[in-house]
Amino acid sequence: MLDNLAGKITDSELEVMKLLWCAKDALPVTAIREELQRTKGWEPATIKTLISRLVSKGVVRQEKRNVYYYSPVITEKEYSSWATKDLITRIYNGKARDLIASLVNSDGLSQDDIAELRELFKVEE
Amino acid sequence: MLDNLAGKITDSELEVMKLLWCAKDALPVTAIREELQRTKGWEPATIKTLISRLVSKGVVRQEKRNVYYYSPVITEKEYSSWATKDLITRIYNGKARDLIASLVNSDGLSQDDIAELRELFKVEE
DNA sequence: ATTCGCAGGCTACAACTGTCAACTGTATTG
DNA sequence: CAATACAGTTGACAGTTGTAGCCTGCGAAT
Repeated sequence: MLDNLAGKITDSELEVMKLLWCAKDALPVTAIREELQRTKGWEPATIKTLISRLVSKGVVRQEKRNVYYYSPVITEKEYSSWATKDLITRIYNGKARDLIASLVNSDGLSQDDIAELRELFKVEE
Repeated sequence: MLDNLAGKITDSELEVMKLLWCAKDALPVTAIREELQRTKGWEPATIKTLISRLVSKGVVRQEKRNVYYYSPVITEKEYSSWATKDLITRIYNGKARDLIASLVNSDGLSQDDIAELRELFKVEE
């Protein structure tokens, strides 16, 4: 269900998704515009384009009220786990453990991270 | 040193890089072409374009012999660790452990993987 | 009711990507 | 030496991405 959709979210579009993911309910353009104009310095037109593209791609749903309200079709977790899997496929020959190994031996993780992960693996199973 | 370069390697270009990374020495176009024509079904022209672009981007070096020989400027490890860091920045708000947590709770890892990782963390430090 | 602001839809446009063809010069081969 | 083959260079062309303007109609404010 994600294979066709999520792969297509670009960097700029992702900023819009992040905002929608934060919001608990659907948002009108006004709200999206205000936030992204401030944080990203984008023109209203740019923001409208990004939203339209996300709707075309099927990852954002629009709900007609007085004005359209937008909400994400896929969750942030779905997306990030898809993106991670995609990285593993493309770069680590499908081997997830190679990704982690790479993180471990390249300053990708702080000591804190490592400690926390050790916990994580202890709890698991 | 990577920030400027590596980010720009596209999917198609990556296939060329993978080949160069596998080879122990620099390769002439002939060798690259043979392999990618067979495995990817690309036309010679396509392959030549990809190589040129990689050279322009500075991630592949050409060495003049009778004919140019090509070799990677960045190592596979450098690239993959950059790409991973990039993913973490863009999607996991810079928190590496969130990436791993996501992998752990989403079928990203097989039981084998988990076992192996547990080993990895035991050995570390 | 007239005006004003803006949501939505359409258009634009340069840079980047995925694919590839045509030309040009040099090296190999008969 | 003439013909062939192909590396290297340049151009091409459609689709995607980043960024943004214009126009039209509706709803809010005067």
